[in-house]
Amino acid sequence: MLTKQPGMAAMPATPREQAAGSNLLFLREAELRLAQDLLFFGYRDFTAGPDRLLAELNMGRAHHRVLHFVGRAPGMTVGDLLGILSITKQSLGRVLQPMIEDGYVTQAAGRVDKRQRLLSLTEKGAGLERRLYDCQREWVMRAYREAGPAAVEGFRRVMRGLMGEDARAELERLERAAQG
Amino acid sequence: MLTKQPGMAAMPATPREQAAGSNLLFLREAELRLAQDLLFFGYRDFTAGPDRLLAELNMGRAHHRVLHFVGRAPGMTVGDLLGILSITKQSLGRVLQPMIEDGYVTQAAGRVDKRQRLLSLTEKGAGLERRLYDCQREWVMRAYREAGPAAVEGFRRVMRGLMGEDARAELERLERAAQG
DNA sequence: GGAGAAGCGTCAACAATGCTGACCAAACAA
DNA sequence: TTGTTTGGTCAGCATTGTTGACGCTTCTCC
Repeated sequence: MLTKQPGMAAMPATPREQAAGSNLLFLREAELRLAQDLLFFGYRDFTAGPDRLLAELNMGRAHHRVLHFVGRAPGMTVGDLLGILSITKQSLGRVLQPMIEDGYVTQAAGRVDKRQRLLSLTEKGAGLERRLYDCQREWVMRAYREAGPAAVEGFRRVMRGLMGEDARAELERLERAAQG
Repeated sequence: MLTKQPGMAAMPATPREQAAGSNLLFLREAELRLAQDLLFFGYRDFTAGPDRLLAELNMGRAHHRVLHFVGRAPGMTVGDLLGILSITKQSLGRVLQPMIEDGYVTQAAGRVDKRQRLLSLTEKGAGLERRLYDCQREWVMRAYREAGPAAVEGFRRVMRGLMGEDARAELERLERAAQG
């Protein structure tokens, strides 16, 4: 249970402390270590609710991603989805095809480009997505309430900063598609 | 590329908009959808740097977690680590044993309880951990600088809120062990 | 001192989700 | 017409999680 062990007390603080040299750098290091911890624990618990729900339906996190993003921008192409998820079409296919067969997602041939398959959620798919969303809504709202509006704004700014260029572009397109 | 597809424009906005009823709820929904997106893209890109580095050494994210947490609280027991990671000992064993054999991590029998194996990083392990840390340091510092100090504080508050009770306790112990 | 519990390791099997490489078909574009 | 793009599929493999079942050493309690 992370009780202090005998071996620890004898050490000259942490190895980091020596390497840091200045107190400023040391503080900065502690800050960043904390960020690593927060992202690990936070992301894990953020996804825990949906994961439990999905497990009952023999689905995984990958299915949730498809439901989320297709629900967010209905009519998107397979290529769009691949771009957003940054995975191969083989990986996507293994998740997407069963979801189409089980009636969670529908495909429609594109009207301007018949090669494209435009993806949307069926009622069944939208229903499941909403249940998963509700899970996370509760959880995130709790965190938002506890932290307050100013913190939420800061959270968003930092998370945006943690995204790469590609993801920022992807997100902008998504937000436009969601209700441009 | 998420260009507006013909099918989309004909739809009565999004299904969400109808379900929402009030404008307030609708705005709240958009906020939470954004949170989902930010966490997905942000976490993915936050881990992308280390992932690339690890791949060259035939390691994965699980190895990074071990390096990170053992480095954070040297002398922790196997049980501690299992508690932090929330995985089974079999899953951990498959990652940890090779890391011990390859000289990244050392085990020492506990002095008060000889059943325990106290884990620490070797110099080799600490070196690799530092390289991985540097990757993320750059990335997080960039995000912190862009967002500003107030945003960083907000980010931390929200991330803490996204953690469950267990994770909060785990984090407290970690912070104490890191330099109590 | 002996019984049971706790901490750790390990074997085997399985599932989810990534990856590469190789092909194929339909539709578009030059 | 020819070449490219979009999407689908098969086969194989790696990582990382899961259960279930044992075994060994050590601690704790009666």
